[in-house]
Amino acid sequence: MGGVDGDAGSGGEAYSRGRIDKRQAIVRAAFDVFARDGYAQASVDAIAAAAGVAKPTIYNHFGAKENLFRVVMADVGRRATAATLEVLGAFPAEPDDLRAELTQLGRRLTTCFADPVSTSLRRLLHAEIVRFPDLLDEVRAGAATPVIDALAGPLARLATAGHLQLSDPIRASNQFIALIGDELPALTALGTRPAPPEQIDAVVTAGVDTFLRAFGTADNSPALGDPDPHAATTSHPT
Amino acid sequence: MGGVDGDAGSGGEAYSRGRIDKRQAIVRAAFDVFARDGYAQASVDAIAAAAGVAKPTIYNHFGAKENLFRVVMADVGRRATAATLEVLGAFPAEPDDLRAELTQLGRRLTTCFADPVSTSLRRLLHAEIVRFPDLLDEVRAGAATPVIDALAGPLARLATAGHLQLSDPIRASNQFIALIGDELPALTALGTRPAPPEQIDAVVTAGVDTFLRAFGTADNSPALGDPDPHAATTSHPT
Amino acid sequence: MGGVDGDAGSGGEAYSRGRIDKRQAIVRAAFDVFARDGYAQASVDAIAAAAGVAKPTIYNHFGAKENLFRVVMADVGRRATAATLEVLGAFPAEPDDLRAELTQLGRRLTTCFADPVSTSLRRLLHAEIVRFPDLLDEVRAGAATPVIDALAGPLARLATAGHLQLSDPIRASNQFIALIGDELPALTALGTRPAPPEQIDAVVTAGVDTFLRAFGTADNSPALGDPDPHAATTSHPT
Amino acid sequence: MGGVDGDAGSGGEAYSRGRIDKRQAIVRAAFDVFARDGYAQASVDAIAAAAGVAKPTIYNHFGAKENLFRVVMADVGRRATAATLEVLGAFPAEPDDLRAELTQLGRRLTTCFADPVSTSLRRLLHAEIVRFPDLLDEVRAGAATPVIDALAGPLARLATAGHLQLSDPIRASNQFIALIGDELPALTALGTRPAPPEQIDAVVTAGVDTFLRAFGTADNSPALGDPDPHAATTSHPT
DNA sequence: GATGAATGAGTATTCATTCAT
DNA sequence: TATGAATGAATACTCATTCAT
Repeated sequence: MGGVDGDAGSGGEAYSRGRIDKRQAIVRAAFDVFARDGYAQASVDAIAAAAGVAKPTIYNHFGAKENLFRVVMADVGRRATAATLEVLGAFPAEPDDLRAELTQLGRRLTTCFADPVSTSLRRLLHAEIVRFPDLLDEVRAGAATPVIDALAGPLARLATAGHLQLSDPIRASNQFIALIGDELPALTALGTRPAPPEQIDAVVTAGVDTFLRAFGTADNSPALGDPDPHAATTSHPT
Repeated sequence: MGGVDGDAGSGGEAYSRGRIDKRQAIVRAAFDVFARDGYAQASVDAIAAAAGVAKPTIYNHFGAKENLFRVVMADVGRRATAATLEVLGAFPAEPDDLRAELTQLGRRLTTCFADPVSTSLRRLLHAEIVRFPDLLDEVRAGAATPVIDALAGPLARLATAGHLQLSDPIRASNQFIALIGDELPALTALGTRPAPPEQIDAVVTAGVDTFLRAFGTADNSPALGDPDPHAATTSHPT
Repeated sequence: MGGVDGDAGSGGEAYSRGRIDKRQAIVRAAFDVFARDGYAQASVDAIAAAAGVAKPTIYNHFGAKENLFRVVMADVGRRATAATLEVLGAFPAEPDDLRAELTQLGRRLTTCFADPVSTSLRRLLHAEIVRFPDLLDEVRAGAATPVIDALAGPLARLATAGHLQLSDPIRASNQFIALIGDELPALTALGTRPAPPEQIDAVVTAGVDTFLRAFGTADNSPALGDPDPHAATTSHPT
Repeated sequence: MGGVDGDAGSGGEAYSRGRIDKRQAIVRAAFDVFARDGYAQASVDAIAAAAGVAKPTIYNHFGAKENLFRVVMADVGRRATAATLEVLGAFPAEPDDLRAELTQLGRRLTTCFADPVSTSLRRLLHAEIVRFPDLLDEVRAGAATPVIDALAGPLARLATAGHLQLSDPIRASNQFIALIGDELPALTALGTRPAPPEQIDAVVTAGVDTFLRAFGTADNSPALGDPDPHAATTSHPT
C-alpha cells in the first residue's frame, strides 16, 4: 500500500541505515498521502501505515504533523526544481535550429510541470498557503526563482549572439514559461489527468512560435502563418 | 455561544424572504470559512456561527457539507466569471489605440484574477480537485471557457479588421491571458498578498508589448525597444 | 456503572429536565471516577460511560476536562461543607451537659470528616494542588473557613455564659477540630478504610477531655483521670 | 535534546561508583518530577531527562515506573522521618523551662512538617493511596509511628517527673502534634506556599499553651489569659 | 422551518515499555 | 551497562450528522 520505489531492500550495510531508511520511507509515504488527501485529511495513521512504521516513529522523527508536512514539501520542492533545472541545463549554448531547440525545451518543461510530483506540490501549495503562509517562500526559494534565472541565462546569451532580440531576459524567461505552460492546468485538470500529448505539443509549438514572432530575428526560420491551426486543441485557463 | 438569532426580528416582508436570506447568508459565510480553512478543516459549526444560524438549519438547506461546498463553489465560480466577462464586454469593438486598450484590458483582467473571490476559488479548486474531481468541470463550465471565448471574439474581429495578424483567435486569447496573468500567482503569493500595482502594471505592459510584437501590424505604434526594461519588477512562477 | 443514587427515573416532567439530569449525572459520575483514579488518570471515556452519556456530551456541557474537574470539586466542596455546617447548626445554644454535647458534636464531625465525599475531596485537593493552585481557595472559600467560624460562634457564646474560659474562639475552634480530628487520616488510611468506631470514639472522647481540661470551668464535670486510657487505640499522623 | 551523557567522564574512582551515582540521580530526579507532576503525569522521559540518563537506564535499574515510585517514596519517607526524629532527639530530658522547650520543639516540628520533602510526600500519599493502598503502610512504618513514639517517651518521663499530668503519653503525643500542626496545611496551602513565620509561631504558642493548660502542673508558669490573642493569625483546616 | 442537545467515528499526540546494539 | 530507536495502547478533544421539540 502506498510506498514509492524505495530501495529499502538494498541490504543492511551500516547500522544507522535502518534509521535513514525509515525516515525516507516516512517522507515518501507522507507525500503520497498528503497528495491524495490534502494536509488536513491526511491522517498520521494512514501515513504510518503507508510507510510501514508505527505512528510514534513518525513523531520521534518529526515531532508533529506540521513539521513532517514542511519537510515533505521542502523535499518535493527540491526534487521538482532539480528535475526542471536538469532540463534547462541541457539547453545547448549555441543551438543549430533555435525553433527546434526551443520546442524541445518547451516539451521537456511541460513534461516536468505535468509530472505528478510537480502538480501535487502545486495543489498542496495552493491548498495550504493560508494555513502555512511561509511555506511558499520556503519551497519557492529552492524552486521557482532558480528556474526562471536558469532560462534567462541562455536567453540572454542568445540575445547577445544575435539570435534573439530582447532587452529583459528575466521577463522573456517568464513569458516563455507562460506561453508554453499556462494552459497546462486546464489541459490536465490541475494535474489530475494526463493530457493528450498532441494537445500539449500544439500549445508548445504555438507558444514557441509566438515567442519567436516577438523576439526572433531573421535567422529563425519564419513560421509562415500559424504552424498548427487546430482550434480544437485550444484549452482554457483556470 | 453558538447560534445568534440573526435578523429574526426584522419584521416579515415576505414570508419566504427570511428563508432566502438565511440561505444566502449561509452560502456567503460558508465561502468565507472554506476560503480561510479549506474544505476539510472548515467546520460546519464555524459556518453556522459565521452565518448566524443554527447548525441544523444548514443541514435543512443543503443536506450535507459536501453539497454546501458544491453550491458555494458554483456560486463563486459564477460570480468570478461574471466579473471577468463584464470586463471583457467593455473592450471596444473598434479601438482607437490598440496598445492602450489592450493594456487597460490587461490591467482590468489582472484585477479580476487577483480578486479575493477569484484567488480563493482557485485555491479551493486546487485543494479539493482530488476529492471532488467533477468540481473543476462544474466550475469551469461557467468560468474559464467563456472567458477565453469572450476574448477570442474581439481578437478575431481585430484580425479581420487588419489590426492584428493571427490565425487562431482562441489560441491567441489563451496566450494573451498567459502573458498578462501568468506571473500573478507568484506576485501575489497565490492571491494571499496584494501585489504592488506597479509590478503588475509592468507585467501587463510587457505582456501586451510581446503580444503586439508577435501579432501586431504596422498600425500599432511600434514599441521601440522594450517599453519598461526594469528587470527588478520581474517575478517567478509557481 | 458507578452512578450515585440519581433520581433520574422521576419521570419526564419538564422539557429541560433531561438536560439537567445529564449534567448532574456527569458531575456525579465524574466525582466517582476522579475519586477513584485521580484527575490525570480519570479518562473522559470512563466518566462518560459511568454517567451513561456520550463523550461529546461532556464536552458540550463543560468544554474541557479541567473545567469539569473544577465544577466537580466546587460541587463536592459545597456538599461537604453543607453537611458539616448542618452538624454544627445542631449544637445547642445552652447545653445541659457540655462534655456530652461536645462529645456528640465531635462524633458527628468525625463522621463528616470521614465521609467518602469529604475524604475524596481531601485526597483530590492534595493530589492536584500543584496543577491547580487556585483550586484550594475556590473549594475552601465555601468549605473550611465557614466551618471554623460556625464553631467559633457557639464557643464564644459558651465563654460569655461562663461555661468555657477562652479568649480566642477562632483559635479554640481550630484546636477543637484538631484534637478530635487530627488522627482521622491515620485511622482511616486517608479515608480509604473505615475506622473502628470505638477507636474514633476514643480519640473524640480524649480530645474533648483535653479541650475541657484546657478551657473548661468548674461546672464541667471533671473527668477524673483520663476517661479512656487505652493506648492501643492511639494512632499516628500522616 | 534527549539524553545528556551526564558526568560520564568523571574518571573511574570505583567501577561501581557511577552505577550508584546514576541510581541516586534517578531517585532524586524522580522525586522532583513526581512531586511536581504527580505519579501518573510524571513521564519516565521527564525523569530520565532530569536525571541525565537514558530512559532504558531507568528500566535497567527499577524495572517499572511503579517500582521506581515505591523506591522513591520509601526513600523520601525515610528522609522525612529521620529529620523529625532528629528534632525530637534534641528535646532535653530534664527541661528548665518546659513551656519554652515545648514551644521550641513545636517550632522545629512545624518546620519539619512544612519542609518541601515532607509536604510533597504528603501530597503524593494522598494522591496515590487509592492506586497503591499498601504505600501508606510502607511509608508510615518508617515515618509516623516512630515519631509519635519518640515524643511519647519524653512526655511520659515528664509525667513521671511531675512536670506533666497525663496518663496516656501516646495520646498526649498525638494531641501535641495535632495542636501545633493541624493548621499547617491550611496555612501553607498544603505545603505549596511558605507560611508567614509569625502565623506559625502564633499557632505553636497557642497550641503549647492549650497543651499546658490541659496537662501542665503548678511548676509550669501559668499563661494568664491567652498568650497571643490575635484572632487575625488564625487559619482554617482543609 | 429552526434549533438545542446528543452522539459515533475519528484525529493528533503521548507514554510506558522493549529490542538491538 | 547504557542507549537510540521503535512500538502498542491509550487519551483528550473534534466533527459531521441526527433527533426531539
